Amino acid sequence: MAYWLFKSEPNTWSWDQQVAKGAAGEEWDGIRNYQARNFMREMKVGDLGFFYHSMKEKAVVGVIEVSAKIHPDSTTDDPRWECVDIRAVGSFPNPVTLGDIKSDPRLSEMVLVKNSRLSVQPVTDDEWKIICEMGGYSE
DNA sequence: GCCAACGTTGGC
DNA sequence: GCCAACGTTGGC
Repeated sequence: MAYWLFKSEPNTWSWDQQVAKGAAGEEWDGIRNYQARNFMREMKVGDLGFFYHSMKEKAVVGVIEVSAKIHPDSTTDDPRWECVDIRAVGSFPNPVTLGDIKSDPRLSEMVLVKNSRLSVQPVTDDEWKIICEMGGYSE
């Protein structure tokens, strides 16, 4: 089981919208970055990921599950761009902010800290556990 | 194939 | 709103 982090600007696609989609899930489309796409190619159905709000909020707000493996991005005809589907699994009782993450030395190696611009990124088992704890979230 | 210019992202 | 960092594009 691998863990991931999906970043979204709430103005474009928010956690509330994701939750409203329910078990049906939604395409994580619009990714136009090779690194991010390559990570999505590695994802398997059932993998879990954090849902992170960038810009104003800057916090991990919930957990999603990969509900469909990589497939063509329906928002473009360009065959280079593919995406997975994800569905909301649960909300964080206490969203974990970027400040929280930065102030914990155990999380200083997170991709979120090192390369804040990457919109889809891997999360290690340890990072996953720590952030779930901080958010008061139990699987 | 290199690198300057440009556009976009996202933290502050 | 500003600006740094990064990725991509395109001219040479």
